[in-house]
Amino acid sequence: MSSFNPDDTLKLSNQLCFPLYASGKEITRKYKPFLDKLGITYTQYIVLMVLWEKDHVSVKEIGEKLYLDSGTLTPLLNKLLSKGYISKKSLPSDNRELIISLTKKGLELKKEAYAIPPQISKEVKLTKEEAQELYRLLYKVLKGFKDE
Amino acid sequence: MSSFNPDDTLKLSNQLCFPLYASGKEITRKYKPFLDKLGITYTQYIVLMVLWEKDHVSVKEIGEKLYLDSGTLTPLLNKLLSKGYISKKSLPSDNRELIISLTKKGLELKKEAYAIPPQISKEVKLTKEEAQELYRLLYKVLKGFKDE
DNA sequence: AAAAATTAGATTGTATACGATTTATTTAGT
DNA sequence: ACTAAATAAATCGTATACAATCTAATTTTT
Repeated sequence: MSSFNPDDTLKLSNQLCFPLYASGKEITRKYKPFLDKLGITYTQYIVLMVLWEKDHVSVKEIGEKLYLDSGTLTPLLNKLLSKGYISKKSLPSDNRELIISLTKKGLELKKEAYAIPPQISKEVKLTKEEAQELYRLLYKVLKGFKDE
Repeated sequence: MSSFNPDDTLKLSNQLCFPLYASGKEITRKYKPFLDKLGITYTQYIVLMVLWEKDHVSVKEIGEKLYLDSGTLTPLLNKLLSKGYISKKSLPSDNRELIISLTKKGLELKKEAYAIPPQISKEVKLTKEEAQELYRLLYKVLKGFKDE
């Protein structure tokens, strides 16, 4: 066993942060060729995923689920609006809230999206057990951050 | 056990990709308050980490280690240059290559950076074993992508 | 009820990311 | 040696991210 060297703390290879940052970036890059065919970006795709799972949600709720703020979501939702995938209307009981809903076109896009996740899974070279464990650990990290 | 529902594939909660994307984003956000004190961003920090570990490397080599291309690195290195942390010179034996070196100021910044990783570790609520396993799985994902 | 505090989105400014293209340089093939 | 192919960075265009600030609407306090 070698003795502790303070330099080691700053090695890229000793930090959990870097593989988190890099794998997050790389996996979204893997989606690009598939999403290009649908004409949407990864962030637009996850916003649609939120809506496919539960329609008519506020910008705030989308932001909480995706860890994104209005500075990111406002322009992004405007793009989805101009592409015809969503509609916006303000909530009558609270005019500050903006409710986002899927259009028919937005709902239909879901059918084309089904094929994507299995193809990405194939590229992630983990066993089912490893993928499940990775999933669990990532959510534990996310939950730990949320609790602060 | 319920039978398979194709809708489930598109649930945010069933995709490994989303927690990868989100935790990558959130952990770099955790660094921000610490890096703000040093006047650098997360991406600038990991570039410096590459250099702290091995000085005098080409833009290409930095890019390979960090999964970044010249479109990202060129402007970022110009910022580190104008802040006085690095210097550039082209490789005499191959003038296409640009060699990046730390200045004295860039090297000294390392001393201030030592304190950061342990503070982030504290915020990641994982046991040592979990952190090691997460680390292993993330590198397996990254390696799987690289091999394609 | 009027003022103060809070909240939801929009806006602004800075900094990535990355694909695609371009430019300069070097290497390979003939 | 000469042309073609390949390579390293730079440049350009589009799309996030996010802190900070702003604006409008709603709640809470007094």
